[in-house]
Amino acid sequence: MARGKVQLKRIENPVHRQVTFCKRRAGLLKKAKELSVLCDAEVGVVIFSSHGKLYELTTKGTMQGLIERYMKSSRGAQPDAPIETPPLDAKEEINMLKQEIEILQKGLRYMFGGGAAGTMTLDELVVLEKHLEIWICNIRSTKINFMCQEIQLLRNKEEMLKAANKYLYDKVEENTGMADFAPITTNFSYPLTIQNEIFQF
Amino acid sequence: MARGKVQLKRIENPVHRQVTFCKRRAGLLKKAKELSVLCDAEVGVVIFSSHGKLYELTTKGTMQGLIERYMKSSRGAQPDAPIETPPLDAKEEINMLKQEIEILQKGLRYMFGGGAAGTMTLDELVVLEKHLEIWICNIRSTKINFMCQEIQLLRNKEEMLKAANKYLYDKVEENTGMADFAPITTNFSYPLTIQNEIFQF
DNA sequence: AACTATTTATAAGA
DNA sequence: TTCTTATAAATAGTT
Repeated sequence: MARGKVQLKRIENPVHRQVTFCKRRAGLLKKAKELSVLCDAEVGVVIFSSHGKLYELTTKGTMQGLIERYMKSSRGAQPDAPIETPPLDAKEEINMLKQEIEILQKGLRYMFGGGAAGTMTLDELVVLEKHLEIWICNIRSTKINFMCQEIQLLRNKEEMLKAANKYLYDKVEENTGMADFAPITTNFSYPLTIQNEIFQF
Repeated sequence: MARGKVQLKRIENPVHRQVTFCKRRAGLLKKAKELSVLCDAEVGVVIFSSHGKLYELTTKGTMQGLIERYMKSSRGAQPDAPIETPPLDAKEEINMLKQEIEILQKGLRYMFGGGAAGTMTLDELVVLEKHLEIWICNIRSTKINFMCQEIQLLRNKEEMLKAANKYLYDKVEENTGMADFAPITTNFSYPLTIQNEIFQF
């Protein structure tokens, strides 16, 4: 809004983006406070930076309270939030689930009993094993998602560090004419630990 | 911000206040959108007017999703309320077991929720996965025992049948002098189905 | 972090 | 409500 009109699209330069984020975040929160005071409104703002850091503001009470008020208010206004509506269409499915739960419960006893008691039949064990395999698959999939997020975070950090490095390098070169070191431009490998974690899947 | 500096306090004239509320509300939401686009942030704004009317904005996904993300993100920051203090010596072990059970319970919810809710942390998932792997190992071990018993049983039967066969053969030969068939003496393969079960381990 | 040149938001008036 | 306009605020680019 000054010294040049701004295009309404993601700022690509990460340093630039970070600076703008700080300024505009402060601006937004200030505006929210002003609106609340001037117009006697209750305002809540939640901001997650691109790196996942949380910034928040509530002008009256706590965020928790605001969320509760929001839930009540929006539930009435909106047609219907599909929160917990178990469709009692198929009794069969319910029975199947109950059976599955029974097997899992048996399995829990089995596990915490150290597999000592031979309370489960072979068929039950086969079913339980299938369940657990699916379960592990799901867990690994979720783990992969976590890892991907972590990797994205690290890559963003790398990008920022490179940009900062380049900036500093240019600064030094321009001020001293000396260039007895080079800015980092090559991609580097990610830490072995993370790679290993990935390869465990 | 124009034609007169504004005092940061509640506007008493209700008409004036309402007009300002409309304008500034629009301004705040616009700013929130801009921040999100320019800086690649996730922003949510909730506004309750003084009359209780709700206005909201989320720049990515739904408010519901944002609230969930907020809960997760802020839960880590908030201190947890200490619940119980049983003065026992083996307290640690009990707590560890409780923690394990909690993770398994969470895991059960996770499984039957189709892994939909991201209610588990990475650490918890890792612990749960370990548990399940051990569990599966135990199940497979028990399955192997079942199989071994089955195999032993079949081998015993085979032996008995062979012996019976031999007995009958001798009987026939001795009584009739006829020997137009021979007793079975070679080992035969076990049914493919059982072998497959074994090779699944 | 500060500094401005500009853009943007908006208070008051119509 | 909406438009206009003078002016206050916010902020992009720079130091």
